[in-house]
Order: sequence, then structure tokens, then C-alpha cells
Amino acid sequence: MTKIANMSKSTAARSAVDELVDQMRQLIGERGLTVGDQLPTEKELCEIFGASRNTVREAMRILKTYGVVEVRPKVGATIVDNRMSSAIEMFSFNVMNISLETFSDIQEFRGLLEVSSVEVLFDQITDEDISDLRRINSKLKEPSEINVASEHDFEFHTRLIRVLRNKAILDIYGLMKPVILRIMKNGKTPDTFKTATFEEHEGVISALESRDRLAYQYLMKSHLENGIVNFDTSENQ
Amino acid sequence: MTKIANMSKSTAARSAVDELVDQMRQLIGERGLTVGDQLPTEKELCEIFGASRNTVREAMRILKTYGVVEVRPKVGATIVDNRMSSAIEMFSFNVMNISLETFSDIQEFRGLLEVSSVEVLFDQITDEDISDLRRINSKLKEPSEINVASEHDFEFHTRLIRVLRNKAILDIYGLMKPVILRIMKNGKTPDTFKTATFEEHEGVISALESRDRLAYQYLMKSHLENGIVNFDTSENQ
DNA sequence: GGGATTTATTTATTGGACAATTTAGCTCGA
DNA sequence: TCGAGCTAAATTGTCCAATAAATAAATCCC
Repeated sequence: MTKIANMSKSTAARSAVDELVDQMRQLIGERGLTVGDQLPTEKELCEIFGASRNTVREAMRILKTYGVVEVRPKVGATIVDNRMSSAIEMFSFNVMNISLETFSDIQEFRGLLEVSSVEVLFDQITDEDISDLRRINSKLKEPSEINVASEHDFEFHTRLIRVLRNKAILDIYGLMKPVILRIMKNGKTPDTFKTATFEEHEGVISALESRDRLAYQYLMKSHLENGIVNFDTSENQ
Repeated sequence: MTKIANMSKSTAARSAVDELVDQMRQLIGERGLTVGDQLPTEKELCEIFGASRNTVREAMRILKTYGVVEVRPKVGATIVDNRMSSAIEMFSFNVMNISLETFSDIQEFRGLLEVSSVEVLFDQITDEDISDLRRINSKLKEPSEINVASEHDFEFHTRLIRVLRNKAILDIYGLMKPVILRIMKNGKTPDTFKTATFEEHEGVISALESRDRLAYQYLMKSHLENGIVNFDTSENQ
């Protein structure tokens, strides 16, 4: 894939900035640089690659946007790995409205992560996990506006995902946060969170507590499906 | 999390470029611009926001990296939505080696998508899907180097995911492509693909053909687990 | 009318200047 | 000696201006 991508780009007369990004990637590889290491200064990069400073800066801007480097005045560019949160940032840049199709796709996906994972989930869950879930869910009872409430809702589900102890899945869940938040707010009032959402979460927690797989699957499945019932396409964004 | 990130940014005297990105996002919203529409020219943006052209360009570079606009000389910036492929591009920027932990996390995740989804999968699958899978798998028999073979391997699994008819899941799978490809190549020779991988895929296809859920789950699960057995940490790159 | 050519507009790149920021070193006093 | 505060130097951040490259649109020529 990388090879194909490169080929297609080399054909299409790539810009100096794109070239630079590749060269800088290469430089990182050659020098064996890794997280925490410093890149050369902008001036040095200009000399190394024979480009002007503005071009170097635009290339560096891409790396920064990727979440691969962090830049501070006087210090320079440090290699980091915030690619996942950069991806989140990227998806926060909402251009279009959410469709019913996307809505049910996402909910189905969440079903896979939160319902079908039941075996691993029950295998891993501890009492601490459960008391955490209860503590987080209690926040829904506090009076708060809808944005805060949906954050709590999301926190609850994230905490549940965390039980799986799988960074890849947790990252993906974080990646979808902006979309999931909008889904959570859809068709709801602040009151809905205090009553319906809260109660449904409590049911899930109880099922976890009594290690009742069937009840858990049933309750979580219907909890996710509840959103679809009163999905409102006009409400978006 | 988003809140914290935002706070830290607003506190920390954001740069003119970051400011501009926000203003441009706002402008898109206000004018109701959507995919296919044009943004003002760089010069106009300079005037509108009172910034220099380099600053405007760096901001535009971020939007380009996000996959939100496409820029051509004389034409200007057009709004697009390539955020998903930009995310893939981003994850292709490999800085670090893949750890055993990441490896098994990803495989477990794939297990959720490809094994635990069995109900939906068998619900949706058609004869066309199956013959497609068989056609794709036959490519593994052709002599080819390891990069090509792993592409075919990936294509097989993607085709399987496609059966779910869920764009969100398909996107996520595409997002993880670079990592999955590396996992697929790990500890394998071109010959392994021709023999072992090919046979395992054939087994999976047969199970799908005879609508044997149990066999499918067993075969796919062990297919995914086979990689872990001969995982080689030294081989990374 | 249609293809080739010119023109005008816009982005791409370069170079240089100054401002803002922050680290590192220095000074001075307790 | 040690620490607080100050200074200086290095690096990134922003701006300005000019030229090159690309391309869409207008024009010309046949």
C-alpha cells in the first residue's frame, strides 16, 4: 500500500513540500530517531534538503498535524506519537450532517464492541471496574446541560470498553468520540439522561455485578437500540 | 478529554495559525459550504482574517492534511471529505516498531469484527460474496513477492468485512490497514501465503458456503491466532 | 467552428526581516 | 554554596515581497 501510494504520487509531480515530508520521514528512519528525540532545527533542515524555510515549515506543519512531532520555540521539533488524538481532532472537524445510515452503522459497531465482546468482558471485569462504572453513572443524576451529560454518558461506555484492556479498541472508540457524542445527544433532553439513560446504565451494571451474561447482552443491546427509535434527522449539528 | 485539550490550548495562547484554522472552519459553517464548494482565494483570506499569506498557507496546509480541502493552482481550495483516507495516510507514517502487545490487541479486535460478528455475517452473506472471496483467495496461489501477497490477504479479509454492509466498520478496517499489513507479513515467507494462508482461507469459505457457523468461528479464530504463534519482534520495520 | 496560443489569475516556492518565546548561563545577594 | 532573578542567545512564529509554475479562460488563426 505504501508502495502503491508512493508510486501514484511520484507520477503526479509531487510538490516540494510532499517531497520534504518523505525526506524527513526517511531521515527519522535512517537516524533511528524515536519518541522523545529531537529533529534538526528548521535552518539545518533547509541546508540538509536544500529548501527554503517556508517550505520546511509547511512540511513540518504536516508532521505536526499528523501528531508525529511537537514544536516549541527555542526547543525545536520533538518526536511524539499523538497520531490517535490527531485523528480524533480530524474527525471533530465536522463538515456534514450525520445520516440515519451512519447512525445505525455506528450503533451496530458499538454493539460489536460492547455486546459481542461479552466473553472477554466477563472474563476481565473486576469489582473495581464495577464500582467505577457506578460512580461515573451517578454523575448523570447531577443537574447539567446536555453537552455535559453526554460527556458522562460517553465516559460510562468508555470505562466499560476499558475493561477489555485492549488499547487498539480503546483508541478506536476514542476516535469515534465526536460521532458517538452527537448520537448520544440525538433526540434527548437533559432530563432523558437523568432518568432513562441512568436507569438503563444501572441495569447494565447490575447484570455485570451478578455476572449474568444473558441479561447483560439483552440490556446493553436494547440500550443501544433505544437511540434509533427516536432518531431525529433534523436535529443534526 | 476534548474539553481538557481545548482548555490547555486556549490557556496556552494559541498560535495565529491555529486561530485561523478555527476561523476558516467557522467560515465554512456560516456560509453553509459543503463538499464541492470553493473557499476564497489565499489573498482574500488574508484580507478577511487580517493575516499574512504564509500564515494562511500554513492553516490551509492543516486543512489539506485533514483531508477537508483540496488545493489546485489557479482553481483554489475546494471542500472535499477525504478524512478517512487522510487518517490512513497518517497511520502509514510509521515511527515505531510494532510490539507483541499491539499485535495481540489488533488480532483480538479483528476477532470481534470477523468472528463475533458471525450472526450478522451469516444473515447478510450472498452467493456473490462467496464467489468473490474464492476469486480473491485464488490470487494467493499466483507467484508473487510478500508485499503483493499480503495485499491479497488483506483484500480477502476486507471483502469479508464488506459483507456486513457497514461503512463505519469498513472504514475502521481500512484505517488499520497499515498495521494489519505488517501483522500479516510477520513471520511469513511468500510460500506461507501460497500454502497455509490459502488453505485456511479456503476452509473459512467452505464453512461460509455450508452456512456452518460453528465451523466458521472455529476456523477464523484459529486463522487469526496462527499469526501470534510465530510472531517475531525482531522482524519489525 | 475548433484547435492552438496567449493572457491572466492563482497557487508554489524562495529569500529576508523582525517579533515572540524560552532555554541556558550569568550575576548578585543572602 | 545556593537560589532568585536577570541577561543573552538560539529557535520558532509571523510578516512582507518577489518570482516561478500551473492552469483556466480568453483570444487568435485557420
